Order: sequence, then C-alpha cells, then structure tokens
Amino acid sequence: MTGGGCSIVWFRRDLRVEDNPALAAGVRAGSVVAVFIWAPEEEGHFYPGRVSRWWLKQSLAHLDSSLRNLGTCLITKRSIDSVSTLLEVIKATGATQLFFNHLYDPLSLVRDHRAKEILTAQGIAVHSFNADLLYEPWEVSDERGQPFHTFAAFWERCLSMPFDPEAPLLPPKRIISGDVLSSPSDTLIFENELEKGSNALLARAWSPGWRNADKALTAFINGPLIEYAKNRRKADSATTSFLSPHLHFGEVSVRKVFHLVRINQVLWANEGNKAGEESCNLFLKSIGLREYSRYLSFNHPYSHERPLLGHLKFFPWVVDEGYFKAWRQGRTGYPLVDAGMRELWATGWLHDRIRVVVSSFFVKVLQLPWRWGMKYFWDTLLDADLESDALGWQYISGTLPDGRELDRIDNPQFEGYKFDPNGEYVRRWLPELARLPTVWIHHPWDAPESVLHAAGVELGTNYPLPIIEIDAAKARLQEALWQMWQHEAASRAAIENGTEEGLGDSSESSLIAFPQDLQMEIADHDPVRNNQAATHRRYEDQMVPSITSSFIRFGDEETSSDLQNPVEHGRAEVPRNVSVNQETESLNRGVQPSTNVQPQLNLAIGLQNAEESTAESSSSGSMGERSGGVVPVWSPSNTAFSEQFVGEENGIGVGPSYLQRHPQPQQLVNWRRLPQTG
DNA sequence: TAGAAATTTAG
DNA sequence: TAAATTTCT
Repeated sequence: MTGGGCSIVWFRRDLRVEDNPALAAGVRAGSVVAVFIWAPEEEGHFYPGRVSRWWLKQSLAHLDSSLRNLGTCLITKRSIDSVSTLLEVIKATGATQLFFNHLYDPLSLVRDHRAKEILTAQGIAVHSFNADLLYEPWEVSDERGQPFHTFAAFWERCLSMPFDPEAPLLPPKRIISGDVLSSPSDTLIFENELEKGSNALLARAWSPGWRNADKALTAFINGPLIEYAKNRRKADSATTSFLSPHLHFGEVSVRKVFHLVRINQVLWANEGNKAGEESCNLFLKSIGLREYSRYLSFNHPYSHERPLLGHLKFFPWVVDEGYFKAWRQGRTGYPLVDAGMRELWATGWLHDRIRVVVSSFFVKVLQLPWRWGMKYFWDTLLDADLESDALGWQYISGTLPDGRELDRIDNPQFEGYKFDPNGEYVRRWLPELARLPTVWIHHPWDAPESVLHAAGVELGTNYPLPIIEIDAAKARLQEALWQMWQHEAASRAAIENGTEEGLGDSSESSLIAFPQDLQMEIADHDPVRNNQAATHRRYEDQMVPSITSSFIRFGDEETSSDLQNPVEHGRAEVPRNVSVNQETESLNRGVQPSTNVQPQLNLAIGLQNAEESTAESSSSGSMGERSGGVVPVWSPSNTAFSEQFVGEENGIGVGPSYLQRHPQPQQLVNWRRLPQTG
C-alpha cells in the first residue's frame, strides 16, 4: 500500500452513485472499496419482507454495475454483525478511513454509533454524511432550540430555513479501486426458489436501481406532477410518483427531488399556473412527511413500537386473530378495504389513499393493535419503510399530538365513493363484485336481492357480510376510549400516590414485548367468523404476532399463480383464477408459530449502551456540524424529552389543542385529585 | 341573494 | 367525520 490506505465506502440505504456524499468524499480521499453488508438478523423483528428483499437484490446488482463502469465494484458481505464485518474488511484491505451516510431508524442509530466508537478506537477515521434528508434532524428546531412535535410546524420551518438544502452532487467520473481482491464478496441470498416464482412478476411493473429511479423522477416531474393536486385523490390512477421504493433504498436523493420540483414550481408560478404551483406544494409536503418520519425516529427512537402519547398505552385493543386475518385477506365485507388488501397482497403496492383507508379501518373499526398492522405492511409492502410506516400508523391511531381524532371513524362506504367513484378499483381487485352496479358497489349489503342475484353475488358465501357494522364499531370505540381514559387516570393516580408503578409505567418489559411471547398471548382462534364481536381486549402495550417470513413464504404458493395473469398498464392484476378458500388455507398456515427463530438484537440494551457512551462523548459537541465526521446520535436530553413527551409530566405533553380534539371524560379530574389528598 | 353556518383539513 | 368552497346576516 502506498501512502495512506484506501477508504471503505459503506453502502446501506443509499444505493446510488449520484449525490452520494459518502462516496464522493471517499473518492476524493483516494482509492475506494465499496461494501454492502447484509445482516438482516440485526433488524430483529423487522426482517425485510419478500418483495422488499427482491427490490434490494435488483438494486444492488444495479449499483454494482455502475461501480464497475466507474472502475471498482461492490463487495457484498453476509454477516450477523455489521460492525465486526466492517472491521474484517478494513483489516483485509488495509483501509484507514470509513465513509458512510446517516440513517435514522433506531437500530441504525445504535449500530452506527457503535461502529464509530469501535472503529475510531482502532485508529480508523470515520466520516459520515447526510444523504437522506433535506436537513438533519438536529438542524430543525423551534426558537427555543427544542424539537417540533407537530408536522405542520416542522415543515414550515424546513421551508424557511436560513440555508437551502445542499445542492445535489454529480456522480464521480472515475473511482480508483482499492484492493477489492483481498476481501472477496459473499453471495447474498435474498429469495428462495418459492419466492423467486412469486417475485418474477414484480420485474414487469418495477425497475429498481438508481438510474431507473432517476428516470421515474423525471417522468413524474414532466408528467403527473402538474396535475398532482387534482389527481392524487383517485385510488386507481397512476398519478402518484411511484418513487417511494426508490427513496427507501436511497436510489434517488430527496435533495434532487426537492430541487427539481422547486424549479418547476417557480416555472409554473411565473406562468400563473396556480394548480401546478399548488401541486408542487402538495407533493413536497409528502416529501416533508418522509423527512418528518426520520425526525420523529431520531427524537423518539421508540416511535416504531410505542405510542408517542402515553395514554394510548391504555387503549383496550381488540386482540382477535380472526379480525386480523379477515383484514389481511381482504374479507372484511367492505369493498374498498378489501380491494386494497387484495392489491397489497398481490402486488406489494397500495395507493397512498388506500393505505389510509385500510389502516384506519384496522385501528378504528376493528380496533386491532396498530403495530400488527404496521408489521403486516412491513412484510408486504414493496416500499416498506420503518420510519414512514411508524409515522403513518401513529398518525392514524391518534397517538401523535397532531394525529387524527381518536374518536373519528371513517366510513369505507363514503370513502369508496370519494376515492373510487365509479367502482373501477373495487371491480379490479374484487372480481366477485365486478358485475355489481356502481350504486351498490361500495355497500353491497344494502343492495336488493334481485340485484345481487343478477350480479352473481351471494353475501356471506361469495363475498362476506360486513365484519362489523360501522355504528357498532362507533359505539365500541366510544366505550374503549372511555375505558382508556379511566385506566390512564387510575394509573396516574396510582403513580402520584406512590402506591405502585401502575400500568402506565414505561418499564422496558412492556415495550419490548414481541412476537414469540404473543403466540401464547393470543388465544387459539377459529377460522374467520363474521359479525362476531370480539371481546378479548388487552391493556398491555400491544404485541406483534409472528407473521414474518414464514407467513410470506407459505402464502407464496398461491401468489405464484399471478404469473398466469396479464399485466395491464405495467401493474399487476389480482389473480382471478384463485379460489378464496385456497387463499384462506395458505394464510391459515402462515400464521402458525414461526419456527425460524432469528437471533434477537435487544433494542433496550442497545439503546442503553448508546446513551451511556453518548453521555461521555456528547460534550465534544459533534452534532451540530453539517457534514463529515459526525455519526448521528441522540443526546441524553433528546431521550429525556421523549420520556417527558410520553409521560406528559413536565408540561411538554399534549397541548390544549390536542385535549380539545380529544375530550376526556369529566371524571378524569376527580380521579386525579382523589389520591393526592390521601 | 339563498341559505346556513363555520372553519379547515385528510398523513 | 363527511363534503365542498368561501364569508356574512
């Protein structure tokens, strides 16, 4: 090795060569070895789902090919511990520097911090960058330097920052390769034979890889963007950007997206195109929500599994596997919901609006624990993204200060006519309802017998009756909320009284409750039985049933039959030749307890360690720098804020506007006072 | 100038 | 919590 050793550029969810600050810096520093480490066990419960792994595989191949054109290649490593694998590669290649881009999910925060500590101690110079966000989470705060806790304020601030997001970087012209032979690649296996068959169709609708991401961006900006404000409400239209999977894997830089959209916005504004200008605002807002999801994750590293508002801990979730299954299968009896769930299952994709519909139905009508729904999204979505999905589900569940009203139940029938006025979407995904006239398509249960008969619909046989009436759901929700406030107050009273910790304590044990335990928690279940109120409620913080990889794999048997289906407009169709019973059968098997036990990374311990080490190093004040050298860590004060936030204790909690939107029963006041006097 | 009542919005 | 845009009597 001549002069200084080479640099490792550690690729993660930044699978692009354009506007990649870590890569650019590595190239500037001399010779480069590019590495991707596949260590899914580190993700714990969030082992990537089948379609997500498919995407990753394609994207890595694409990146490797780009790197080869530039003079090096992508070294891939299979690992169960990224940091020690990094060390091995560093030793093998004689590297002296490490470059990578920041991630903000809780596991990465811990892991990357640890990587920095360990490698720095070994004499490696570690440099890290912002490649995923317009602004780093710690750059955006209110006048008092505190993090925002509502999206609107956050986004407003982002749009009026004293400095613009950094301009996108060009790809390197050439890369001087480090000694890549000294650390040969492992062959990464992202899918088994069964999955391969199921995945084959995906390639006809999607093209992973950063160049394709760039094409998708250009196509969207030159096409649907200008009409985005008008069209984004239609469930079936191809007017969304379809960028989310690209963004998730960092194939395209948000900064580039932002700049290009802004340029067009100015253009249209000058032309007096008000709709076009507004479309840009709305689209950028959705980019802003993605930013906010990282912001939230950074400031509240538990937000993917714990409600941000403490009292939601007391919501008596309906723990009912039958409900859960009916939802997954698209057999709730509400056509819009069912169409969405079938689309998700068949294609790994769901229009944004429909995500809201199905998740809102899940939480408010079925009252299933939101984390289950989030986990299912994680397992099935092509663009599964921990931070974004956590934000979405928390928003829907009303567990954010600016989330939806707790007692609001949206009626899928009305939403159906709003988002799918002609019923095309429903007919496409629910062939059994295809012949139903539009007036009944979103509420077949009201249709006259003759109409149903003529359409070949037999409710309860062919297509289910509503799993629960909306009115009944409303009543049940009111009752549940009343109970929630009672329990919250009781717990608060108990704590103030010093008698016991109460249910509301934020002890780690209740937070980390995860699948394996739940196998016992959930009573054995019968096959889906419609119109039966579930009575099994739980107050513990919700737990997630094991539906991960085993679930996906079993289900594949019938999904593979979509291979026989034609693809229309580049998007997959629902399998029409598959009987529902068959589907039910394989799904049933899917929920069997998983036998492939994955090594669990203990999040609680991980976080604790990080906090400890941060306490020492935080005085170095490394966080404020804009780029280079800083691994994002959250300071103890940030974590403390999170605690306060959840506990509502120290004045930060919910504001008056929240309480106004979520009125509590009067008794609460009395509950509070009683024990204090005692 | 017809009606009713106020405000904004859907992640 | 449904439905659409704006402001009064």
